Amino acid sequence: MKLSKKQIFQDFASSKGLKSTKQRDTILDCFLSCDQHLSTEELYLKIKKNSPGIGFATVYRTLKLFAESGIAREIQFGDGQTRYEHLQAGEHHDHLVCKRCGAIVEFENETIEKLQSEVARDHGFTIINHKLELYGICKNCNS
Amino acid sequence: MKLSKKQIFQDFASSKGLKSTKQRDTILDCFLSCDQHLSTEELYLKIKKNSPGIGFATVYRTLKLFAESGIAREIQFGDGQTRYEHLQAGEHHDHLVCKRCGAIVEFENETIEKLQSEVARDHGFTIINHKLELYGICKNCNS
DNA sequence: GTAAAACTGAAAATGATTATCAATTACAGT
DNA sequence: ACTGTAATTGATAATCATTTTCAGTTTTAC
Repeated sequence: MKLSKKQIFQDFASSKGLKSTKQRDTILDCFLSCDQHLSTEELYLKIKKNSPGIGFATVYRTLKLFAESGIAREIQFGDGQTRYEHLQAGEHHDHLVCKRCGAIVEFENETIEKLQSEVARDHGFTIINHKLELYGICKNCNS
Repeated sequence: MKLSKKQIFQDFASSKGLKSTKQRDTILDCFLSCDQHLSTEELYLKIKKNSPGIGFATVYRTLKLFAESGIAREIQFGDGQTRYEHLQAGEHHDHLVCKRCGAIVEFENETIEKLQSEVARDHGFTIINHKLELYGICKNCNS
């Protein structure tokens, strides 16, 4: 059976000797209930609405922990802000990014992944992870 | 016949009404004679050695112009610095990045590019460009 | 309950990049 | 060659996202 992200993070936290705090719970809940691809600032503003006491440094720190624990991944789309997306262990997906409206669409393509492995092998690389982003204009903006 | 990058930039400059200056020539020469994937700061330091008068703001500005003219492309490998690589019109390549030693290997794979176009088409996207980076451990670091 | 260690928020610090501005320079038209 | 205008420059200040610092607070193991 699959562990919930909450569970995974709690396991990670206790294995690292991290303490459980109200703030981290709040941030985790908000992160999990929010859309994908939120920037730190966007998440911070959302959290502020319900829990005005939480400082932005805490949000920054906590998101880094999420990434470390494996339930989230840092992504950058070149707009100068770091975004975090939910990450299910073993899952992977790539992105289509609309340059006009900023829409982000996720996709998976096994064949591409396979070809990537081949390329890496040909060059003697052991792949740890990869990043594939296609930038263009989305359906809505095109019509 | 293929235009040189110098030529391309000069055409771009005159079409935009940009003036030709000593500093830009210096920066262009240094950029063209340097390795790929230099960060703005690295290039700035190299230029400083021979032409101490040039300010870093000018290097930043000029590299942006190179990117605009099409002879260079901005890339980011997640270390917080923007890098610039040489770009031959019509050419494209992707990267293998060693997480241990930072080595960067370029590769091209037409099949992957084709599959990317398919993915984009399936989602109604018109692709403008893309970014593909494979992160891992290189041959040297592995052995 | 207590002490040690982790955590927090606010503010200051950082690092990369961009904007400002007065002085300089390039260049089209004379 | 001269001149006016507009682009360019270097230095500095400003900005933006992110990190660090630090004093006070909270958790948690004992």
